[in-house]
Amino acid sequence: MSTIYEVAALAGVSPATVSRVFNGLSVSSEKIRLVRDAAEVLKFTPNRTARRLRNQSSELIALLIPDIENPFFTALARGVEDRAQQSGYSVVLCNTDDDPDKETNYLDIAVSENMAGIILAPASADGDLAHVVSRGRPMVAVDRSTGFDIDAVMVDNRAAGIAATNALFDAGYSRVACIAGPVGIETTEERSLGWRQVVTRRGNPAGHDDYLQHANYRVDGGRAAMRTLLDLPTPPDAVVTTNNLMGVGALQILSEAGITPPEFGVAVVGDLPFTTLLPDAITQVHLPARHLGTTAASMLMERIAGDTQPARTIVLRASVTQGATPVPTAR
Amino acid sequence: MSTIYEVAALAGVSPATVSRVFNGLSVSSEKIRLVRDAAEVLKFTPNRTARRLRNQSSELIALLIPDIENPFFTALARGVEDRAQQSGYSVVLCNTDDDPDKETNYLDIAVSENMAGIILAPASADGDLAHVVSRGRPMVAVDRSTGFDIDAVMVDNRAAGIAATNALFDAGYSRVACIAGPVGIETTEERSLGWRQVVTRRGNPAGHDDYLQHANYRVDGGRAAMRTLLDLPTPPDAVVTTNNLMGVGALQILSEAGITPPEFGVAVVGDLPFTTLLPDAITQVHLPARHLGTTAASMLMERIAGDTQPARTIVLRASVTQGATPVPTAR
DNA sequence: AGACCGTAAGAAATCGGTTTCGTCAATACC
DNA sequence: GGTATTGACGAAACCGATTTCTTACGGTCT
Repeated sequence: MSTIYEVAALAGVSPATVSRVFNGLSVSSEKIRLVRDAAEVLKFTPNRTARRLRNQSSELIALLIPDIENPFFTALARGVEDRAQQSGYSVVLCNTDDDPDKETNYLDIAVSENMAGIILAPASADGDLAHVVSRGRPMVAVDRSTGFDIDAVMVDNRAAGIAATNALFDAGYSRVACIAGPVGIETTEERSLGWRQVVTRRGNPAGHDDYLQHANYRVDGGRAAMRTLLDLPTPPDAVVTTNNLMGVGALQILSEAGITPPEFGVAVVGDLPFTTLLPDAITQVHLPARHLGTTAASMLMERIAGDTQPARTIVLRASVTQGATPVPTAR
Repeated sequence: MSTIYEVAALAGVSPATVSRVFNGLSVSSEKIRLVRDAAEVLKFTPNRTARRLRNQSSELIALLIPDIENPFFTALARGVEDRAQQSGYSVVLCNTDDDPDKETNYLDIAVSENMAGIILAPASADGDLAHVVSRGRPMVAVDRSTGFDIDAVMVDNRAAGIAATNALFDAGYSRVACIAGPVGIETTEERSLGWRQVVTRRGNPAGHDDYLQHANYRVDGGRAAMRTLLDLPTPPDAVVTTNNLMGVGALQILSEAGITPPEFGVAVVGDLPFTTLLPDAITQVHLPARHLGTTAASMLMERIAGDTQPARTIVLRASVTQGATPVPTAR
């Protein structure tokens, strides 16, 4: 682990000059050569920790996501990484598990590690961001909003819920249920509001409050909710799930019950990852996960570069792939 | 961003004493109280960068994986994270895209960031690890081996390939093909060797070298290979895929061709993520991805703690879920 | 009482870069 | 030719914690 002092000694110059060479400041070509040669010999790599202590900032950005095993968030992470890499930044990925304590812990780390900026998919709406914001660290919220006045990139979740529900009615289904996530989570809540809006207008039969099921937003949650729906006295003939994993769970239950999608309508808000069978029969509202990531990263890069305009919120739209779903003649 | 000096001034003690309080060294209870109060008032958090520069090490470990969008690796990452968290370490996730240059870049960063250790799923067998190893940084290879004498955690890939192939023959299939990954990748290569071993013993018809297809190991690779297999003059009646994503691709093509699994045997080395339909008809050789992660992390923690025994290699076994797959009577 | 010991705590060195400040020499301008 | 200006570059301060070295003090042992 050679240091700048050793390089300086070998090259016969001062440490300051070595530093200048590596930062492209004005140095005579003569000494540049000497320093480069010495650095080559010693396999010198500048110590980022020391540099960071002095500069009070690093080329690292933190990305906090609730669930690293959800393909939506990995696609988002991919987007962030691609964009960050372009600007010479590396991404540190942290898994918060939707646990506010873990989130706070990672935020503290990001700040005390002097990271250049933070992209956060907030675990809850009332996380403790005051700490970070007051430190003036650039931060961008993604996917979910915060109670703070910071940059944000969102999806129009209401519209996504509306689109999914409309697609099912358009295909001819008439009793459209909804599997929504837990009550506290903004994204799935907005999407289920979209569902409700369409359903009251386009005519689910009245009195079916039980068509809205709340579940945890993982595969097992989708399974449980779908089971409940099928067991209702008057089961629905179609369902909207407000995220990808619950969609997987719902489809699993349908399959196990011997029901195949055109027979029962399924619309998923989010992309069904790695589907193996019959994807065409399903309506998907594609969320621009990767684009969400690149956009958030771009905003963050601007802030890091010193942009001080007031906080912006960018809203991206989802796009629909209508299931090629003729409703069965005998309903 | 208050510093230890400000805390010291407010508490009326020296910076050294503040440091001692925060590190649990002997200080009178009187001053401990003074310091804690002052720290409380100033919302003091020790600057990790400074601490790290001094200590030459941090509580951060780097995890380098080839593909963050592959559920196998995210499960592995989850395992690493869980174990690391227990010991108070945080995990930095880096995506190498199987690109040796990116890998080298991230390794350099890990070293010059003074990270405590590295867990690496190597992009290629001949990556440039000399750099890191010579620096004496603790490092553990996972999933794939390196040419270097370092700790490693692997799966018995040969046995996994054998198990998958045997399962298909046991179920009554007689022409078992194999979709393998690219030639350079150790894991899928070993698995396809397992396939070959069984096939030559249990009797694929001779002369079917074209039953072994190489493809990129992503979904589209599996799709392409499966198409090729179906178009053969004498197509196979079953297939082994040597990883999860190619399995997804193969199943997609079968589905699009109107062929459903019990009719055509499918065994996948790896877990099919988020399957929606008919999972029971498929043989899966479950790879202990998460366990791989926790094991690697445990080994790394031991090394970080100062363990200097010779390098070990731990080999984990895969477990089979035999597809409930009666071979169709009319073959 | 005097030598000895252990503990608490401050002063200062240290980690490895970056940056300011000042020096010196070379070029520019009148 | 003499003064102003510019540019290269070394010395030293600095970022914020940790740790060694020292000093001072209270108590113990002979």
